[in-house]
Order: sequence, then C-alpha cells, then structure tokens
Amino acid sequence: MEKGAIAKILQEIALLLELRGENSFKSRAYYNAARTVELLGEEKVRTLVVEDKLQEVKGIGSALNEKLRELILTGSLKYYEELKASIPAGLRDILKVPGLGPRKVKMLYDTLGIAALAELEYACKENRLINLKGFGAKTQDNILRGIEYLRRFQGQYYYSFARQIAAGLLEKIKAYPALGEVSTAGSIRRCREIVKDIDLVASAAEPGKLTEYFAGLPQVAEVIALGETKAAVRLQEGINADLRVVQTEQFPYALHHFTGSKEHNTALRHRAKTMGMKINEYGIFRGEEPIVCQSEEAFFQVLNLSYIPPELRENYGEIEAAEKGALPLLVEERDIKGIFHIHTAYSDGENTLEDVVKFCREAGYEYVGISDHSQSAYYAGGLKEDDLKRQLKEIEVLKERYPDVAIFSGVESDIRADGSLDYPDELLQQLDFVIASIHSGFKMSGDKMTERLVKALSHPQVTMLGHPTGRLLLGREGYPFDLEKVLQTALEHNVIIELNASPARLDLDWRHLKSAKELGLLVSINPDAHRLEEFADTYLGVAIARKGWLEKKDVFNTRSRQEVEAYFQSRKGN
DNA sequence: GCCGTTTTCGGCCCGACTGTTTTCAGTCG
Repeated sequence: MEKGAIAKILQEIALLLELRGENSFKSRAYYNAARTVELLGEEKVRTLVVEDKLQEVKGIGSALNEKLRELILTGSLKYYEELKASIPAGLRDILKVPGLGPRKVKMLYDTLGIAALAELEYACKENRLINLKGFGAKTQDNILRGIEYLRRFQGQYYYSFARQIAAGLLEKIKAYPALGEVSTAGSIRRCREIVKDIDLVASAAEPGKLTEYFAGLPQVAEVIALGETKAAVRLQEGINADLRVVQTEQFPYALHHFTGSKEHNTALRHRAKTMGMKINEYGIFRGEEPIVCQSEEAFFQVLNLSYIPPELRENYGEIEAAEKGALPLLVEERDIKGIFHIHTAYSDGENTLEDVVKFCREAGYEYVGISDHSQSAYYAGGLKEDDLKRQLKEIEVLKERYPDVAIFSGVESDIRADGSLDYPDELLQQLDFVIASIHSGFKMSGDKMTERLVKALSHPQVTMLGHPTGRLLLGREGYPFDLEKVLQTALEHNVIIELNASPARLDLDWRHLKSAKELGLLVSINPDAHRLEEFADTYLGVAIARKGWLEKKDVFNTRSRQEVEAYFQSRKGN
C-alpha cells in the first residue's frame, strides 16, 4: 500500500457514506479516524494493529478497529470496495461543484438519475432542477456557473505542485549521459502561481536521442508528440510536460525564448529590431550574422540590458528598469531570518507549541511568531480567551527553556463583520503581534468590505493584515474591496502586509506586491503553517516576493531578532 | 461510527448565509 493510503481510504469511505445519505455522524467517525491515522502516522497504526491496541486510541471503536485490521493486514478492505461499487464515480465530480454538497448530489441522483457532470449540465439547461424540492432557478444558475468554473480550472495546477514534479524530471534528465545543459523554462521558471504545463529546455549533441529518452521515463503516462527536437508527454500526475532540445551553442537563446513570457519576448524583439537586430529561439542576429552568447546574461548585454531575473519577465517594467540599471536586488531564500503565522495544536495545527519551537531552533531560525486562530473561528478550533492566556504562559516557560530562539506571541484574529477584532483590547495588548484576517462573511459589498478592513487596520493592536484578498487559487476569487484604499490605510497605521505563502493562497498577489512596495509598505512572508513540513512554504513565498519585485529591505522577516523585537517594542508605544 | 457511565441509548457541531421555504435544510468556513 502507498504511503498515506490508509487515511485516504478512510476519507473516501466518509465521503461515500455521505453520498449514500447515511448518518452524518457515522461519516464523521471515518473522517476523524482518517485524521487520527495521519496524526499518529501509518507506522504507529501498523504497530498498534500488530499489538492489538488500536482500539485504545480515541475515536477508534470496534468497527473501525476491525476495518483497519483488515486493511492493514490484507492490504484491502471489502467494505470499501463494496461501497465504491455501489456509487457511481461521477458523483465525486459533481460534489466539486461549489454549492453542491452530499445531500443535494444524492437528491439529484435519486430523483433525476444524474451521475455525471455533463448530465447535470444538460439537466440545468433543460430547467429540470427548478421544480426539485430544495432547488430553484437560482440554484440552477449557480450550478451552471459552478460547472463553468470547474471547466475553466481544469488542466491548471498550483505552482508548488508543478515545481516539485519538474524537479523530479530535471533529476532524471540530468542522469542522461550525453546531456549538455537543462533547465525549467516557461511559467515555472517565471514562478507563476498557476501553471498549465511543465516546460523544459535542454541541449545535447544529438537532440533526438534525448527526446526519446525523455519520452521513455517512468513518470510518463502517454506520449503526445515525439520528434527530433521536441517531446510532449502527459505525466502520471496528469500534468503535461514539454521538452525542447537544442544544440549546445543555442541553449541560452532557447532558454530565454521558452521562458517567456510572450509579452516580455515581444517587447525584447521589438527592442532588438530598433537596434538593427533580430531575435529568435536559435539566436540573436545582426543581419544574417549570429552574435554569440554563452549565457542569458550575455544575451541581455547584447541588448544593452542588465540581467533580468526570470521572475520579472512579464513586461511589467523590467525592460525599462534593466535599461537604466535600476532592477531591484531581489530578496533571496537565505535572507529569511524567522517565521510568522504558525498554527499549533492549540487550534488547528498539528504540532505542539514546543515541537514548533524546537523545529525552528534546529532549522536555525532566529525567531518564530505563533498565531493560532481566534475564538470566532470555531471550525478551526479558535482559542477562547482562557486558552490564549494559557498559551501565553506556556510561551513564557518555553522562552526560558530555549533562549536561543525568540518566541513571539501572537494570534490570527478574525476580523469580524463589523471590522472589530476577536478579543478585548487588554488581552491583545499582552501579545507581541496580531495578524488580522477575514475568514467569514465574504459576501458583503465591496464598500462594506473596504470599511470593515479599514476599521480593522486602524486598530492599534493590529500588526499584520493576513491573506489580504482571501482568494483561494483554483478555488475562489478574493472578496471584493478597494485594495488601494486598504493598502493606504495599512501604510498610515504602520501595518505589515502578509504575503501568505500557502500554495493555494500566495496572497497578496505578486502584481499587487509591487504596488505595495512602491507605496512603501513592509511585507512579511508567512507560511500559515499547520504542520512542520509547511514551514518550507515560506520559500514558495520568497519566489512570489521576487516576482513582486521585493528586496530584502521590503520583507519584514528578513530582519534580525533584535530588529524585530525593537519593532514590536516601538509599536507598543503607539 | 464513537462515546460515556446520573445515559448501553442518545447525543455528537458552531454560525452565517443562501435559497428555498412559509419555518428550514444544506453548504461552507
């Protein structure tokens, strides 16, 4: 069985039970069991099964104990297989439509026999949902829009996901003996938050042999095209990958060309033309005469430009800046000195406070800022006042125990609908920092939302604005508000803007980061981590920060422990 | 499905919001 398979199967069972309309508490028991397995780790569960002690775990009763035994000892589970067989697979797709939950999906299946997305779309267009109990014209409209939304995002992937897959491919290609050079290109190299496919560029003396080798890699599920210089494949993970192979001396031009963006390339070609030159993927030419470049740096030099990092190649002013030698000195991973926006087991994080602190210490961070959810965030186990006070006490103890890492006490306070925060001021004043975030009430008007955010940012205890737009990439738009006004308010009140580095957020967007920087705002690159592995998302944030033109000085958590302490101290004087 | 024990059955899970309703069910965070 694959790693993580047990938890996945339990989750599937929970979902299938919901679709069957069974007792929702039964379904939740499976969800809870899945979480428990994740938390304990599969190895531990295996051991408990062997020792016959699994039932001592909270949330595992006799039924789940039996099923987990069967699953672990035999590698399969009859109950699961039967359940799967009893429910059309298409219902899973329908469940992805926003606004449709298990109840409604079941209703559609039971009454209209709808078992696939296309059937649902057809039924909506035929107005067959209007008279269904619990449905109506608006629901039908929403479903149609939801289906469109799903379609629009099909074949799009998070940057973090694609980057990871690309890294695996690169490793394989590097093992090819007759390789010249290889690099990612396209949107991955430019660090776009969403990518459609993986572009790779390589050089080799015999390109055709490399494309063949690439098409034969074990990751490849299907070969779409295979030629002398190009291979296009669909990978096991579903995403497509293109490899272009050129001669060694052509590599810099090809790399630049296939990195793009289209807009950047168009602008550069125009520039070359006015300088009496011509650019294509094979070279840069004055008349018919090729101008030799060993690297991308040299390529830009020919055009009288300083080197433009790939992240900036969007024709967003980088060419003008490169001409004047005014490109930013972009922030780097090694500049990060500490991490804010960490959730612990006090709310919905996985790890204990002490484990988080120990991890940061071992990772060499100078400080860590703890910020669990506040009391309104019930679904996330938000901290009641007493819990927060208890956490503050534990932080004091840990500070004594681990003096070599600074622990900053904070909270991610919900911004309530009226713009107020989630705790009394006296309590907030005891914290080192407060991240104010919106987690609910997304559907107010833009004006009201702006008012709400402005009020929150005007609160003297607010240090940072968390995931400013609330967007979920490939999932939902941010809430509507006047960003300029909100950023201006943040500036007036000395509030730091979060770059939430969670792969599905990357919020504030890089396009707006550039405006924030120009306004003079500080940005903090925060992983919003709920488990130790997610601390590394910070570096995803660094990539996006670079894309947003941010320099070290623009990023709050590049500051040293002493500088951050001084900053918080100065704010307390407010 | 699990849990507890003043209960082996009857709870379990809060609040806002939407779109249905004519008092509430379903979805979502």
